[in-house]
Amino acid sequence: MSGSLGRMRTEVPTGAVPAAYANRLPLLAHKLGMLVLKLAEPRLAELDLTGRHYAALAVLADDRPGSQSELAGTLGLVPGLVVAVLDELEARGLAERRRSATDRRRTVVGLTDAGSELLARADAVSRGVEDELARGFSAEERDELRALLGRAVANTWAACGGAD
Amino acid sequence: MSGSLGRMRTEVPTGAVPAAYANRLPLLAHKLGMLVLKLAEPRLAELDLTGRHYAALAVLADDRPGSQSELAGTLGLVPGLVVAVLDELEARGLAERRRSATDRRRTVVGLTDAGSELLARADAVSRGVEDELARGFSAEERDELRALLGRAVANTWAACGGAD
DNA sequence: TATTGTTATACTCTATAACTATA
DNA sequence: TATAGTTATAGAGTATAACAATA
Repeated sequence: MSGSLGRMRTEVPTGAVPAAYANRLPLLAHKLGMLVLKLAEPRLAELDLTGRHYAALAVLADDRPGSQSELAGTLGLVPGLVVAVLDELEARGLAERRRSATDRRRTVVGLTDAGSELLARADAVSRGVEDELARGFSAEERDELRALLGRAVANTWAACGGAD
Repeated sequence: MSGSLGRMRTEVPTGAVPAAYANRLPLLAHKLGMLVLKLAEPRLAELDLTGRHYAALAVLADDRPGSQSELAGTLGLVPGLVVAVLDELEARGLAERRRSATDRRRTVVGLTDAGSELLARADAVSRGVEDELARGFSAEERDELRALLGRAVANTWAACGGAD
């Protein structure tokens, strides 16, 4: 994982959030990101997937990047890391590379059937994490969180210059 | 295109967020955490602070942990890392350690005046990041995001605590 | 014997930049 | 000359576990 304030190691609050986080939206947002990862990674590991590999499968399925560099931009990864991720996915028969016909420098990547199937199983894990995250939320509250998070991501993504 | 995860009923009102994230709340939450860090760290660096040091100052100020291990639990850090962070803060005169009188194994940590002052400046940075994150939000929407994020953090924190 | 804080070591991870090939 | 992808390497960051002091 990249860009973390630290590896999660949980104990502490029973229902309550430390005031330092509750009082600071950026700290709160970052903490949620770390906790979600902490929650998801052991379960994804049962599918031999890291969070990064899961994100790559999801982007390949839903956003159909036209090149590896476009995939890198969406995932927020340096090109060299995308190579490593795709090497592993391809070696497991989950993704396929093929040269672009129009620009032979580019490599267009797609999921195999096996990749789509594994993504479906990983999405089931993700939904389980989401259910724990949104425990006690009404359907409207969950939709509201989704919408607000989407706008926040769009805002921060733009503020970062669209990169990463 | 499987992406059955939380197939959005309400589309995120922006094409700026890749569908893979918009369709998966855990990926969305993690992405926001990473983007917030990317946005904040260069600005905190101007105060010679990392995100982790900032979080430590904030917890020391607002949650008054009774020991280093309590601080470690709140920050989600391994004890050895807390030692390193406090060494640096203390060397800069921002925090102070003192032995607990009642239990001489424990070290209770507090901010100095300089630490409080630097925290105030870092909080100004944080508010700037929050403003960018919540650009276009009404006051009610910002409060709503804060409340929902707080509940989500409490939920995931509790879920991690049991499984770790 | 258990807990707190500390230290040192080994390991993982990532960024960097050089390199090939296409344009 | 510029861009896409690949590769190797050096450096930073982290967890692990052994250790000392106190309970």
